[in-house]
Amino acid sequence: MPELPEVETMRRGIIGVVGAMIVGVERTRCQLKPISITPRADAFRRRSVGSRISSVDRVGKRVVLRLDNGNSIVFEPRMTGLVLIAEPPNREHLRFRLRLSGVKPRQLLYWDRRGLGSVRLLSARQMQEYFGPEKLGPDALAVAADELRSRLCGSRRAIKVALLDQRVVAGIGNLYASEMLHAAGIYPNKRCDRLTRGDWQRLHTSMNDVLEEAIRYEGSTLSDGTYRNALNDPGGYQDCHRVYDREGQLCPSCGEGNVKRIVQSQRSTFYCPICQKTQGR
DNA sequence: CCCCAGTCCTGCGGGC
DNA sequence: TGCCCGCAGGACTGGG
Repeated sequence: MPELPEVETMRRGIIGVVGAMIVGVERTRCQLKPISITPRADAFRRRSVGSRISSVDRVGKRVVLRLDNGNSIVFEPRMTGLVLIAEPPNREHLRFRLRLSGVKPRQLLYWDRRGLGSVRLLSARQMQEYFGPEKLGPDALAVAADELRSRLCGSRRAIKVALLDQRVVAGIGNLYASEMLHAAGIYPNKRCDRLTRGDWQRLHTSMNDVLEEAIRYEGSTLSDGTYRNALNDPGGYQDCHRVYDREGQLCPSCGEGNVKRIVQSQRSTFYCPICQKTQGR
């Protein structure tokens, strides 16, 4: 579930680790199937212990610690991963720990209930490979309106499906795709090549507005309660959702339509049939 | 180019 | 009441 706003909230929550020296790397004991942590423990330690964290960045939906030895540690939370400096929600899903010195937080934790996420230590060259322009488009908060349009206006894909493609734009996931299309008044199944100039303009504006507001609220904690910030506190944006997971409810924008759910490339999409007309599909 | 189905994984909630 | 199954979807892969 963590998308751009949640991952950005994680990043901000752990900014206090900048300047820390890594003094220990531990894969925590866990009864569950182990998550992907690469490279193996000995190489991970050799290439990180004794180094300092020079910055904490977000790349799409990943949290990246840049080390002063040129390597980076990349946390990829996927569905249920959390990057924490406070106590985790529980012990049994705690997967990984960095022990730190020289800063207030003494440790950085990776917790993951479903374990689909990963922790990787990558060289500068590997970073370029993993996050090169063929793998990852411009960040959803940095892309210009013209570029968004030019990247997609020739595509026959549905706009909602295209927004989930990280090669087009990085950071948008299933939840915020529905929300920003609703805010822009665009039918999610509308083909990219049928969007008007006005559609692209409104989509760009809504993309920024929705993501910025969600960051202000520190992300969305859905009913399963999984998502937490770095201090293990829930986000608040779920109360602002207008369509996501609100099937059958009255649309809060127009007060007329009932939120509909459809499936696009095996994912749920929510929209308001009044605010998001199918015309021009 | 794009689509689709399958894979990973755990916990939950619906249905019987 | 208890158990089973389906579902949640981010990133990736292989086949069409």
